[in-house]
Amino acid sequence: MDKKQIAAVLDEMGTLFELRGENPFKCRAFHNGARVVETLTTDITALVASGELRSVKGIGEGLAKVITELVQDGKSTEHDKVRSSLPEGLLQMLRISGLGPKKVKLLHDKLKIKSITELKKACENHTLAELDGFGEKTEENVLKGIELLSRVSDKHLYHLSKQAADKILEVISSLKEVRRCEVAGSLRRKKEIIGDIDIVASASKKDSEKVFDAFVRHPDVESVIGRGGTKSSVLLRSGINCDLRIVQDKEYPFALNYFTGSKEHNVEMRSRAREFGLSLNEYAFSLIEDSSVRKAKAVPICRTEDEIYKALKLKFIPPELRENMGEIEAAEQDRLPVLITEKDIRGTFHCHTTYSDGLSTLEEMAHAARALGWEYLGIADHSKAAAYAGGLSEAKVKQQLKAIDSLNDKNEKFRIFKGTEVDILSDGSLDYSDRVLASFDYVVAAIHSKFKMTEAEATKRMIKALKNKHVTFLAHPTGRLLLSRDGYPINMMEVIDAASDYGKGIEINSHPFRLDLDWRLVKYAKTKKVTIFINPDAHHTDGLKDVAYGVGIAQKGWLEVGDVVNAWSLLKVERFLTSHSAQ
DNA sequence: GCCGTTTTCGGCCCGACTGTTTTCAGTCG
Repeated sequence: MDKKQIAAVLDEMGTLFELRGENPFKCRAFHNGARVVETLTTDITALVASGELRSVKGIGEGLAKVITELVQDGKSTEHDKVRSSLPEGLLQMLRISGLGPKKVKLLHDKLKIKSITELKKACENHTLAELDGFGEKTEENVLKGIELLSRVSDKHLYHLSKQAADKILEVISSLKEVRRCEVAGSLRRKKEIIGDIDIVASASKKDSEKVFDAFVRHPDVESVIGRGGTKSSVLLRSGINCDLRIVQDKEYPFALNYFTGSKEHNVEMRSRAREFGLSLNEYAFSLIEDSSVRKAKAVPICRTEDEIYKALKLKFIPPELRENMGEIEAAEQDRLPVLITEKDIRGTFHCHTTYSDGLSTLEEMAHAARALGWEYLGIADHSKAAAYAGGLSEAKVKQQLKAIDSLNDKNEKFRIFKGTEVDILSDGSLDYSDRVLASFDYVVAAIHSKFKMTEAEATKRMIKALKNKHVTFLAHPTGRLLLSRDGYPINMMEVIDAASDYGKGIEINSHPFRLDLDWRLVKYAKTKKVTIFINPDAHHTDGLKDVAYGVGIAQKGWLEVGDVVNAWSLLKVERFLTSHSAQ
């Protein structure tokens, strides 16, 4: 079992314990453990083998036992036990908005309801309203929730959520009643998958109603889910939930910070505040009256988020880093990274043209790259094995390289690099001979076939390809398509270690469906000093701007200008490619 | 179940909203 699967089991155990009504802190410990495991930057199998599992914060005796079993046997006796004690359908019922563990437990205990189908029937027969704490309105809401569940997904791709949020934000920010407003939540943290859109705005109490009116009347709003004095929720036509919260302007930085999260980052911030004798909530700092803690002298007034961090003796933590993955310690010790930004990008690699399956010509791609202010562009069309994508024969390669030479001769200030996205064949060898590979400025190795290997086979295949002296970097390393296809099973830690050993780079594929290498692993790759390339995998001139999404992932992976090849000057890139390509 | 410069027991973040209540529990973020 890999980390992700183990985390899923621990999380499910936490939920199952909730459904059984066990100690809420025990439940939380399992949920927390799941998150700890998922964001671990060391190999969990190695941790188990060396017996160091217990030294991980959040993993104690009980969790260590479960994790060890999962790693060694692929299952846990305690998990099996708790799962078989409850009907499967209860977990499904929890996905209905407004239903939590307590209510689901009550429905099961009192009405013997075991599935969404049975629940729907009970609502229609009005047996739900007979229960203590349930009423007519609850029945209605549960039915609505069931209907919504079949229609709306609670997971959305970053780029679509961003586009939807920007349209709402445009209207809200233009209102004269609104002092400040911003997108918060996972969208602000640039997570690859977004649950819903959170917007925070500041306005005076008497004006908030006007702002909420404008919000719920936005043309993109399909229905209004709820409306209170400080928060309104709507469902957008795109199927995404969107919340707007309005606070007073002095509360704004606190609200923005709080609703940006992550939840785990907030928990850390609050306990840090306590160490200073302060209580932190979404409105302000306040003094803790309890005499057992150190008293703060005064309540810090913060006009910006920056000042909140300052009050807690921390450097400002960029939203992208707020995942409780060591950012608070780093901020305390002033060793936060100076994150790369979109402005640092001077070019990119891994783009396609009409030579293979691209829709824009070589000239159009180069022109578009120059228009973005870039200094260079790397073209890497498919190799011959990728027949479905018009992979280039050796003869066609020669033709393309010649065309690039002639374009380069015409423009001294802009350089087109000659690359190839060469297929990694099933045995780990490459689709072109060493002689052909040597004719490129750089070589991108990628898997496009035989996805159904075992993890060990796939890892071996990829590492063998990395060993090839001509390979410069690895493309979309796991092959995942977000929300539609899992990556091929591969031990990415081992692959990253190999890349580090052989001096190879790894790509952050910036296509919004891929965002692969995953940011959690980007951080690991950085510790192993692996060079990163941020590539749009553009098949059209419009695709070049997708680099922005890759920059977001690089930021989440703590990357700085020095870590990313395409943030370097043309001269430095030329030198790098020369020294990293075998002749 | 986890943790500990308050350390092996006792606490574990905090507030809004909803629907059910008539003072609050459950859910959500």
